[in-house]
Amino acid sequence: MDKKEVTIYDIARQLGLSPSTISKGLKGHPTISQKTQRKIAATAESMGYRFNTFAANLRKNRTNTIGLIVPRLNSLFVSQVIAGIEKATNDAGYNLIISQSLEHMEKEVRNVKTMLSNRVDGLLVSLAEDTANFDHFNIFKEKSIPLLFFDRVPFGHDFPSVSINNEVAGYQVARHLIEQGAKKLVHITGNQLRNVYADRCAGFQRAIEEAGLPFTEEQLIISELSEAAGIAAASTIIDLKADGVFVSNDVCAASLMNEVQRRGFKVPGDILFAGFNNDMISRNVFPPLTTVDYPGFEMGELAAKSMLSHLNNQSDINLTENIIIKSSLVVRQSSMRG
Amino acid sequence: MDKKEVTIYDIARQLGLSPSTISKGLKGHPTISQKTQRKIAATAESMGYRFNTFAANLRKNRTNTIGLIVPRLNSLFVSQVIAGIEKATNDAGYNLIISQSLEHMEKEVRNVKTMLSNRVDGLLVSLAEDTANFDHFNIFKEKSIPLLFFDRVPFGHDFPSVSINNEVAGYQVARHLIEQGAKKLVHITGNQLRNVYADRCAGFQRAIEEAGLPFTEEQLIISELSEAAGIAAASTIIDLKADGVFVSNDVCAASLMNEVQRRGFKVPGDILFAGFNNDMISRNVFPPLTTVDYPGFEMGELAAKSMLSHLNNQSDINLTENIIIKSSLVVRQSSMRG
DNA sequence: TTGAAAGCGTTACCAT
DNA sequence: ATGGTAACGCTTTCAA
Repeated sequence: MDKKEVTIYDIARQLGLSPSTISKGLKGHPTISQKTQRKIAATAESMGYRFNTFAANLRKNRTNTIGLIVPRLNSLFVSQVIAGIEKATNDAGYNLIISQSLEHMEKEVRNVKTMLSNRVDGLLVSLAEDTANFDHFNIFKEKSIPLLFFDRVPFGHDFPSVSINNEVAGYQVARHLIEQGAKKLVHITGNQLRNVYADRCAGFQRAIEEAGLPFTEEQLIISELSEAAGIAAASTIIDLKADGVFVSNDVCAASLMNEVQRRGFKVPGDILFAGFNNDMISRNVFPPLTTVDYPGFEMGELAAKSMLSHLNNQSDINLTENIIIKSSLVVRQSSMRG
Repeated sequence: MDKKEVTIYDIARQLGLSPSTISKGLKGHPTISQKTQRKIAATAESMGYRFNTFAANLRKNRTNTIGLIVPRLNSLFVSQVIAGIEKATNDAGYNLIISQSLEHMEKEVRNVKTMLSNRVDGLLVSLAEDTANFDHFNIFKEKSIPLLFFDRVPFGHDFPSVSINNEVAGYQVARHLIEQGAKKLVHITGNQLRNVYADRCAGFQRAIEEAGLPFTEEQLIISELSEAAGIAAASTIIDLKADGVFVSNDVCAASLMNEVQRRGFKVPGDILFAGFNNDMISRNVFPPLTTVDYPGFEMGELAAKSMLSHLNNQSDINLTENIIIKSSLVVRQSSMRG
């Protein structure tokens, strides 16, 4: 059954033309007459011809493919970023190949290898939670393959990146909670290796200091920021007698807030809450959760466009460009006194 | 800067061996002595050799890659499926390339084309909402490339598939609402082209008939099942004086339930609610939402394993196999009277 | 245990 | 406007 694949040689033979003419004709090359182009297209179709990307890539040494590595696919934020990236890359005629590190450096390293063997023209990365060194990215500089980080970007490296100002965002949240009367603030955050968590945390601490409120280490809880972690954190929050809680993502914030209410505390009456991401759940939990809106789509689009412009201009992406996008505080009932 | 890529020829020259020896050595082929293998690995490493997948694929006419097309990436369900697929494919040494149709047939067709030019060894698909014909999948039969659908599977075609029994699940939900005292049931569903919606809908109707309750068309609302669609449906639900609402996904169910409560109705007091998917939001909305748990991870793993077994045994995947996985009703407060 | 050489399907240059 | 042909980097017989 499995008949052999049709090649441009077969089409050439069929039409009494040469392979190179077929190749050009298929691409709409202007030196091939309209008439032959149509003939070529028609017989290619009827013979069931499929373009062989490998052969072309091998020959051209260029794949028209951009790689994307994200920590996880299952967040609204990530899927918005991907939508933005897809829009930009599709418009430019690039393919996208996506993989997830599942928050582990080990998998991230494997993903990078796969991307390299697939000879992506460029790579977009948002780091795994526990990625502790960046050796697996060195090759990109050596081979001058454009590499750009977004959202979860490495500290202390001069790779180009697109992100929000997490320090400022964290500061704004904490400051808002303080303005609403919170005295004993707690921040639930993730792995401090990642800028998104460390920076928000720094902003949080700056707001507390600035307000002259006391601060001790116990007010910082490092967690997985999962639904389960939120529930698990409830006891600690209650024991600490916290009256303002800033959680570094909405999923964890929502489950924690629910658990605290289940145990008889009032929100926002007894404890103020704020999350991060403006995930769908922040609008649908009760009370609606104050959060930070995070322009995922724009971030993806910008990251991809930046990559594409480097790819097209051959300009050196390592003349580092760090793009910062605006985020905004969304105040809802969970953090409003009076 | 951009020095030329290192090839096995370069390694061969460096070591005074032949390219074929390098090729075999790199793969751990048993006819190459351990000593040479180590030497080869070491110099490959030190010369910065990168394996060229294209050349290999071109030669082998096989890619060790499985394609995956999903409607959207941003649902918990989909990401669980992907995790299951990744586990199975990784274990078997296959690569995965993922794309989303964004619920549109047009994009799905393009995605299929891309997968074909990337010469995937097999393709896993969950259909877009509006895919109305399946011509773009015919080529898989012609070329005997394994194609397997999961979750959103085509009606009236003999492609192999993995899914749950949506009719039974829909029946169970409706039946439960009826047992809890609902008399005027409404079902909010999606495009009836898709089995997941049409079958649940059929089950819903069967339960109503069986209970001898009246049924008219207005009790069926076709919507996008989005957060916004949920809010938009509130007025209709209220006007119809529905006392039991079954929504075909949790996102839409949650936003609708919230909107109805915002307008002063009690849940479950005045109206019973049930969703579908056991999404995170179903547990975190108030009141907790009755739903159907849907084994995404298992579905993905099974789909991938089935695909892999076809790829390895060369067995004809079209000797159709339709796998049905169990789903289960999760009863929560939103549908419990008394 | 290693090597020689053909071939995978395309592209791009140069020639006609 | 079309054709000839080498080259891309790897795998795989078959031979040594």
